[in-house]
Amino acid sequence: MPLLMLKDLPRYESLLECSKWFPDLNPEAASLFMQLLRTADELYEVKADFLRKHNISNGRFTVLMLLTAAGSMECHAEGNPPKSPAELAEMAGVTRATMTGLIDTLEKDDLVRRESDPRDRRAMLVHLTDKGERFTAEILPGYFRQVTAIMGPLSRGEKMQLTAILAHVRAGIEHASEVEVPPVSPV
Amino acid sequence: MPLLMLKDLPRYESLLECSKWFPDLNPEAASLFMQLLRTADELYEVKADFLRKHNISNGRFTVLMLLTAAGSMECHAEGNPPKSPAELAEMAGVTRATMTGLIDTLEKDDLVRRESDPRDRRAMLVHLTDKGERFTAEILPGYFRQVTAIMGPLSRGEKMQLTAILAHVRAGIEHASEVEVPPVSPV
DNA sequence: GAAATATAGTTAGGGGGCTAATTATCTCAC
DNA sequence: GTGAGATAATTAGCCCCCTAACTATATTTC
Repeated sequence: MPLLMLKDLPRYESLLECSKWFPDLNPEAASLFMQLLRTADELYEVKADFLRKHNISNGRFTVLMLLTAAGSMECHAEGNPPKSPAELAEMAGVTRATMTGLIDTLEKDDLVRRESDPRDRRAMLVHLTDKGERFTAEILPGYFRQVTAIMGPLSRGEKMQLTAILAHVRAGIEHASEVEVPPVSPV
Repeated sequence: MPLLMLKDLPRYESLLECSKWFPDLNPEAASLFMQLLRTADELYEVKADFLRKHNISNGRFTVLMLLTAAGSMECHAEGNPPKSPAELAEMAGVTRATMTGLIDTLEKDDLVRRESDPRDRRAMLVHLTDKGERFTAEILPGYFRQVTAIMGPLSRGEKMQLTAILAHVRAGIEHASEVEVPPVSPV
């Protein structure tokens, strides 16, 4: 399910034409909005292809990343410390119920292992198995290479501009929620 | 499900640290990749909030847009011509099976109406009902205002830079698929 | 130290997307 | 015109996420 459910982006002239019927439609803003969503969708599609090739879902891949030093982006020499389902859910930004399901299937595939936490009998600790470590170590470099292949070719200036502009967009987002929209129910 | 399943983006120093363990990880590329996905996710969240307020899903909203002159971005004075499920699926970038489900629920809510196509007895034609036209006309302006509120504040220069950079990113995406990734199955 | 409250994990059920298979109809080559 | 193949829409069944409710355990409060 792409973010932008439109096969082809409308041409600018069409947007301009439409803005005559809908004065609130700003052609430039709408065009940029769609370009941004479309680019993110295409970026994600590369990742999705990668995941399909390795027979793993985005959620399960994220859990493996998070259990790997690389995933939590805290690369230590000490290896891959176990994490609780709650921690993983919090880091991944999914509900605990969802994390239960992800760990279930990863455990079924013998990529992770659940152990009960000796310090809290409600809690569990999720470890990477040897197989999980091997699998992750094998696929991560290819993933990083793809990301590098996509974003690396931007020039130094483009990278800086993009970072600045995205930050600007994100800063404006909270402001946008305040634009009052009188609620109307379709039913 | 957001594109980027990470609550907090890693700091640049963490990425740099990790790149020592994973030489294929380019910290700048990875950071930009994540910023782009995160921005799109936040953009989409504004849209999702809007849709929730109006009790409608993204898919159903897209169908209403496509059936409205504004949706197909072909604003005519002649009103809103009916479209076949196949056309709608093609334009929305979903399968026909999915479109069947979307039309089902829209029809249940009396927002659209199915009629058989007199020229092809296999085919159907989907019309907006009066209620559907009223509903769409009521909510679209608010939607356009939100998009304008988010992307409008960018300066002329930022808009041009963003368009150029996104085009550059998208141009590089097909190339990235060629980065060979030897397939490894997790099972 | 007992009761109220909070927290960890799971289960049950739903939504919305997908693919594959099915049925009906159309179109084309012969 | 008839048989082969294409095409329109639907159905059936899967995946992955969600919310809400539940069980078991910890923690806080009096």
